[in-house]
Amino acid sequence: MSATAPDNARPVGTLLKRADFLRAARAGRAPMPGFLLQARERAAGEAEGIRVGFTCSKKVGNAVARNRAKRRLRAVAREVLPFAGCPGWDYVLIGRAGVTAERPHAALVADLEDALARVHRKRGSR
RNA sequence: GCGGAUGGCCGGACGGCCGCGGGCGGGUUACUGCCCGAGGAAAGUCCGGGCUCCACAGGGCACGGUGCCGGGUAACGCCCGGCGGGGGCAACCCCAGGGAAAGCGCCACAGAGAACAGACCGCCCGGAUCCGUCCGGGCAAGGGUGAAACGGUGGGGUAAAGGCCCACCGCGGGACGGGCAACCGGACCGGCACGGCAAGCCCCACCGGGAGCAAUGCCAAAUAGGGGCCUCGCGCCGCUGCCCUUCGGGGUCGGCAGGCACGCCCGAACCCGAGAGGCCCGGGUUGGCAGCACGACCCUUCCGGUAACGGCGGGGCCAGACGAAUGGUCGUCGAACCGGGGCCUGGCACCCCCCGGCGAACAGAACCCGGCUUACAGGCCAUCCGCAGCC
Repeated sequence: MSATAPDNARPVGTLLKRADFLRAARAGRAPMPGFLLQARERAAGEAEGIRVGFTCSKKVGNAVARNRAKRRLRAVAREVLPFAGCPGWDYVLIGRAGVTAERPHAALVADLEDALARVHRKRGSR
């Protein structure tokens, strides 16, 4: 990916702390067919770059179903966020039961691009 | 060929592009090379162990578990072999399988009667009679109830019957023989006495400290390395409860049973000791490393053993994450399934072949092992048993 568009790509970090997930949940959200996106613009001095986390609760299914949903969300984020994500933002992708594992990959990619646009626009208009 | 029984194995394949975790390297950085990377159940957390910390003076009762015999094992509630009972034509499978003459309790409904048996319908004898039956006595064979009715079948005998007597079977005892044992066989004796449930309590034998890798240890960081007040305190602690004796020091009084070196051993009461809990104030960390991947490990020649398994030798290194890697995506091929056709035939089914559709079960390591249990689309192999398609 970096080989095809080295100018636009930005590194993406990973969310690890529970507190970061909770803060993102309180900020903006964008429901989509395949998943739910939560996003937050961090305060100054918190961390650098784009960060992303994934959540699949037991509502999604057993361990196999949860892992599969997370892996597909990770794959989608890796294709989209380096270009469409904003530095200084935290994103959290939340899996949905059934849909996240079955929806075609291309549709998920489109969903994420739409969701990011909505979240960013909402922030800009505020 | 079809239907079964047992044991074992597999449980999508290949490729392109893009990635993730760990290890070993190269490079000043950017980056980059090689190797390894989920399961038979990783699951349920139901047993058993290793490991770590805590507790521990001994004993008894309670409590929990196991329950034919012998062996295997670190151990087990597991496995192997055998015994007994039950099922199946068979291969083979199943069993919570110690004790019911230690004691208590229960045995619904039905039925006359359900555990110190009993008499509803009946059978027999005698008497009475208004000829319908009634009274007294004997019997438990036949009928009926029930999960179960106090031995069964046949014969003798009898007023009618009954182990009343006899034969066989069952049951109880049992010399003796076989087996390490569970147990098996059984001369002979007994004339029938002994119902079921122990998965209701119980009895017997054996086993059992508690908590868990968020254990535990080390390092780092921090204005802190804590401070203040109160309560209880003789038994405290521990493991779920209880009981008995029991700690160290001091020690008055007492005791002479015993011993001697004649004040020591012994020792009730009493005193002291270690501590526990609660509240308030103030502050720090929510990091890193070890544990944590060489082990009751895996494969295997040979040897011992019926087997589980054990032994000698050879070879191998096989996930180590912590918001948690082991993949995402796109092709090609594809098991099974569904539909259609062909082949065979009098017809149908199976098998086989062709075309189209669909497109892979249960499920994701979290300290590690040995088991059990549960889930699983389907496929393959070996050995064994039964039957030889149907109309």
